Amino acid sequence: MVTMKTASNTNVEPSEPKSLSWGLESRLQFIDFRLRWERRINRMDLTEHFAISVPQASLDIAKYTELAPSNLTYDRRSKTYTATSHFQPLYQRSSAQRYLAELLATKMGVVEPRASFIGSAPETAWAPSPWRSINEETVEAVVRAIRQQEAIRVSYQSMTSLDESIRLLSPHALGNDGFRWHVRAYCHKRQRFSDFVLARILHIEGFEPSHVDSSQDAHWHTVLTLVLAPHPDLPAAKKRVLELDYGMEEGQVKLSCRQAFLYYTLRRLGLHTKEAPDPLTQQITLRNRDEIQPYIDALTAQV
Amino acid sequence: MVTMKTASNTNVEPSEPKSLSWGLESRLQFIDFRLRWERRINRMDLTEHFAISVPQASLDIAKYTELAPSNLTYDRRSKTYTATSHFQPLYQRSSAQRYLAELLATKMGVVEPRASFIGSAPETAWAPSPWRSINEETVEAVVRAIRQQEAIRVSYQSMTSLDESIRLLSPHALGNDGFRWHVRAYCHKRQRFSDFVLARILHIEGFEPSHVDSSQDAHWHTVLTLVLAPHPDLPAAKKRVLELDYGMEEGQVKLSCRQAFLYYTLRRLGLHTKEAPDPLTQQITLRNRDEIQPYIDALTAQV
DNA sequence: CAGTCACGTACACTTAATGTACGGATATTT
DNA sequence: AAATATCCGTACATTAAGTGTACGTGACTG
Repeated sequence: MVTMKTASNTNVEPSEPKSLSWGLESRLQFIDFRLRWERRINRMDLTEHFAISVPQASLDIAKYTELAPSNLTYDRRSKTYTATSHFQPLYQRSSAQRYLAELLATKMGVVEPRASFIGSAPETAWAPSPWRSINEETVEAVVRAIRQQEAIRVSYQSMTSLDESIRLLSPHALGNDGFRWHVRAYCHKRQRFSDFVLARILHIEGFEPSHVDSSQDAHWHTVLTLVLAPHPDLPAAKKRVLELDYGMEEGQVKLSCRQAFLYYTLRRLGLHTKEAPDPLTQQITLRNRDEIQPYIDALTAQV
Repeated sequence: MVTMKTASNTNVEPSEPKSLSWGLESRLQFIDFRLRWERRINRMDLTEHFAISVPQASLDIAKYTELAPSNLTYDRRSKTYTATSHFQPLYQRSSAQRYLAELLATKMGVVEPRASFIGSAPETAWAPSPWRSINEETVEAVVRAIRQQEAIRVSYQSMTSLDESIRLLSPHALGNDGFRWHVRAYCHKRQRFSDFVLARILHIEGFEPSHVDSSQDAHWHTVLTLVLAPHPDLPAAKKRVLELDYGMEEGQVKLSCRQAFLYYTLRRLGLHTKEAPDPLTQQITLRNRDEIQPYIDALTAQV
């Protein structure tokens, strides 16, 4: 949580309600963001990012200084404004979580650099995963079908045969399992709801009217609570580490998960197979597996 | 732009290069985005999101219509502009990849709704993972240390003892393993480079000058190529499915990965343990494991 | 059939931003 | 030591962008 401007603003009530234009607000957020994460800002940063004039950039910085006078000082040596050591961000946009998310998204190429407030960023690594580039037409069709409650006729790569099969789907939701995008839909061929991986939709044949009631999708609407804990045989220090890593409290953490996404969630956590007895390779365990197992079985039974 | 109907608007060449203001450009992108993904836009969408006046919203829509006349029509029944069936997006911002990324980020609460262009979105599921809320102060200190090439003295939760230990770190990069954020740093205590999980940094004690050369971090700068393939014992249809899911070509896909992140990458793919012989639980295999194994061993040897 | 709502457009007006010009402080080059 | 460059601030006239109000239209709603 960013410590929004709280104290420090002693008596701003009467002058506060004056709302700033959307453009100015954006630029102030930009100044705030750059000051926090790059510790510096100058007029050129503003003129380059927003294509405003130099005098306007001066005014924007002056405006920001008015709002948060103790957040920045002008450093004549480096010819930039520098964040002070007691800098306090003004906007949610400058939160650490948001910064890290934006950092990862730009580094991974999901967001084009100029759409981000990040100027120069530290080197960043991530665990890469194979990723089929998304088919624009497929996503567009699926989103449209969900919104307008239509059915789509698709050619789908089946698991059982090399030939593609034509299916009629009534989609009602999207999902991401950490690797791939899915669509949750009623399959008129098999007459039940299930998940379909977007990348396996080879072609959109067309749209048809649909009268499927998505509230009947039981696996979608059933929400389970997973209880995770460090492996009980680990030494105390390692348990403490895991508690810190995963935000556990009193030795455990709870996760909410739709039954439809139960398998993907467990797989992501390495809990989808019978748990290894070795606490070193299996550091986290599913504490309420007895309770959850029937729901896993219910999923695999129908496939 | 006021629509001054000055006859002879036939020759567009000379008036084309006129660049639009950042605000107008943003609003046009917004119109494009909403039209593509929600198939509709009206003036109220614009006035609510950008706090502009109703006449200005009219002008913006008129401007968009001028740029892409065949993308939208006004539907008097629903009192909104509707995307035509042959709508073609004008901006990168409206790409499917970007839409899905934004959808997930807003649903997961990483991005506040009003910072996104998404108005109403389909229901969306994801594989939840436990997630320690990020400590603002820690991220700020680490980013600062990387940028200014300083060392930080931290109290760190050790793996071997319940007591926290004080360490001096010279960080040079960040990393995300899919669950947690790390910092890559030289540890002056152990006198080598390694990864430190941000959540295990309990407190920042202070900053010190540092003279560590990050180019000496061999595991960071060594980039490996992983070759993934479907399990050879799977039936052909299943192989085809995996090829589609993960964007494989000619039965395999290559991934680039820093040695420092090798273990995390393999864990994410479920390849960190000895591979199970059963092709159903182990659908993907690391084809060049012989080549990669020495690098894995080198990592574990030093711990 | 009146009421509502979203559309468009016109016109006077306000505000936001530009372009140009000038002066001051610091560092770098000559 | 002087000249050059750069980044800052500010001033002022001007242009562009956006507002507020008003009025008219077509289509649905009750």
